[in-house]
Amino acid sequence: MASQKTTAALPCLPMFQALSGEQLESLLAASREKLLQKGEILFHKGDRPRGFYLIISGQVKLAIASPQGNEKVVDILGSGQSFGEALMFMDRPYPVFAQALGDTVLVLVPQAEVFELLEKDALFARRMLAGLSMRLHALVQDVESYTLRSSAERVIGYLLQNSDPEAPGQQEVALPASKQVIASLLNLTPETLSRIFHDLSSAGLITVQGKHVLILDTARLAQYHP
Amino acid sequence: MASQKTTAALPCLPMFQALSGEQLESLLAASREKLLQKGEILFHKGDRPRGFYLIISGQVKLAIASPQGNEKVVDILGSGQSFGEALMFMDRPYPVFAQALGDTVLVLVPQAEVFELLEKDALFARRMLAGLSMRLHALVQDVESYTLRSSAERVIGYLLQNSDPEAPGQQEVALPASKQVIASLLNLTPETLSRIFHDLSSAGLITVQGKHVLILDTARLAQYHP
DNA sequence: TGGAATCCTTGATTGCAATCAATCCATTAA
DNA sequence: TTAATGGATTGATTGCAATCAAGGATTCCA
Repeated sequence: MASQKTTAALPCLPMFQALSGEQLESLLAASREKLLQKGEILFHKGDRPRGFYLIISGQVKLAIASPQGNEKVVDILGSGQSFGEALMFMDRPYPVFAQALGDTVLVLVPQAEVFELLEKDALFARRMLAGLSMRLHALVQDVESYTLRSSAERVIGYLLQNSDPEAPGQQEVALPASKQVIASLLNLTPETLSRIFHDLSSAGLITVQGKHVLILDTARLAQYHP
Repeated sequence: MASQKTTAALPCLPMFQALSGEQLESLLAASREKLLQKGEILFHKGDRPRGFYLIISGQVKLAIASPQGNEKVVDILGSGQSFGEALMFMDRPYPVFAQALGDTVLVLVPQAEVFELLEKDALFARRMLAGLSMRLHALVQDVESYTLRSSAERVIGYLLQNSDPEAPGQQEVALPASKQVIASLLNLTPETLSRIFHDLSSAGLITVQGKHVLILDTARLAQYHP
C-alpha cells in the first residue's frame, strides 16, 4: 500500500534506523498512506488514535481550540517528522487537532505494529523513549518561553532557534508557515508579531521580506532588550 | 543501601510492578537514598542527570529560573512520584532545577540499571513509554491553560483537577504547597491568586482557610465566568 | 511567650499585549 | 485588467494581570 516515497522515507526516521529488512517490510506492509488537501483536518481533538503519523511531504499543524473559538498552534510539522506516538501508549483521545497547512502526504503506522516491534527490539524501544523525551524537553522549553519571556523575546528565541547555531554573521530564516500561524505558535496575535518584526527591523537587527527573515547580526539580536 | 521504606515503595511504582523479585533486588541494590532538608537544591539547571529520582517522603518542586531572577514552578511532586526519567534518554542537562519544599527522602535509580531493564523487559519499556506519554499529555494541557485560559479559569481548572471527579456537591481540596508556589505553578503572582480566591469566595463558590479550599458547588464553579 | 521572619492580603498604579478598526498588499480567479 | 479573497500592516484604545507599596496574619524558633 505504500508509495515509493514512503518506502524511502520510513527507514530514515531515527526510531526505525536499526530495524532489520524484515521488520521494515512488515511495518511498510501494515502502513497506510493518506492524502490531505490544504486545510483538511486529519483528526479532531477527542478522536481515538489508531497509530502514529509520519509526514512524507507537505505540512501539518497541531492546534488546540478554545471554547470561544480561538485556536492556538502547538506545533508545525514538515516532511520526515512524525507525531502522535505518545497517544498510542496512553489509550487517550487526541488533546489537539491536526490540519494540513498545504497539500500533504502522510503515512499512518498502526499501533499494533509498533507494539510488536517494542516486544522484539529493545533498541527500538530506547529510540522511541528518546523521541518522546525530546518532545517533552521541547515542551518544557515552550512552557519556559510562554511563562517567563516577553513577546519580543519569544520572537527572537524563535528566530535564533531556527537559524544555524554557527555562522555568527548574517543568516536567513525561512518561516515555515504564514505569519498568522507563526504568531499563534508563539502565542501572539498577528498584529503583535507584525509590530515586533517592525521594531527589530527599525533597530537594524533583521530584515523581513515575506516569509524570509534575514538576521543581520545574530549576537546583537540575542541580546536585544525592548 | 536502601531503607525499609524504599524497599517498600519501589515495587509500588507503576513502571516497576511487573518486575521479578530478582530484577527488583538488583534495582534496589544499585539505588542510592538521598536526604534533603527543606529548601535544599537537589540539582541545578544544567546539571547532568545520572538516573531518575523517586520520592519516598516529602515534597520537591521543579522550577525554571529566568535571567532576571524570577522563577516559575513547573511541577510539585510528592511521595510515590518520580521525575527525571526523560532526561536519561537524551544525554542532556536538566532544563529545570529541583528543590525540596520540606524535608524529603528520595532515591536515585541509576541510569545503567534502567537501561539494563529495558533490554530485558519489554513490558517495563512499555510502562516507561506510558509514563513519559502521560507527562507529555499533562504538559500539553499546561500549555493549553497558559495560552487560552484567563487567570481565574486556570485557578478554577486547578481546583477542579485536584478534586474528586465524582461527588458533585461540596468538596475539599488541600493545596499541596504554599500559595506562592501554587501561584507560580499557575503562572500567576501571589497577589493575583489571592484576589481570585477572594472573588470566588465572594461569589459563594468556595471557602478558603489556609491550605484548605472547600468547593461549595462544583458545577457552578466549573461554569463561573469573570 | 516574645519577636522575627515569612506568608498572605488589600489597595493604587502601570504597562504589555489584545482588541477593535481601517487600510494596504499579495495572490488568485474571472 | 479588475475584482475578490486572504494575509499583513498600522493606528487608537482597552483591559488583564503585574508591579509597587503597605499592612495584617501565621508560623517558627529562641
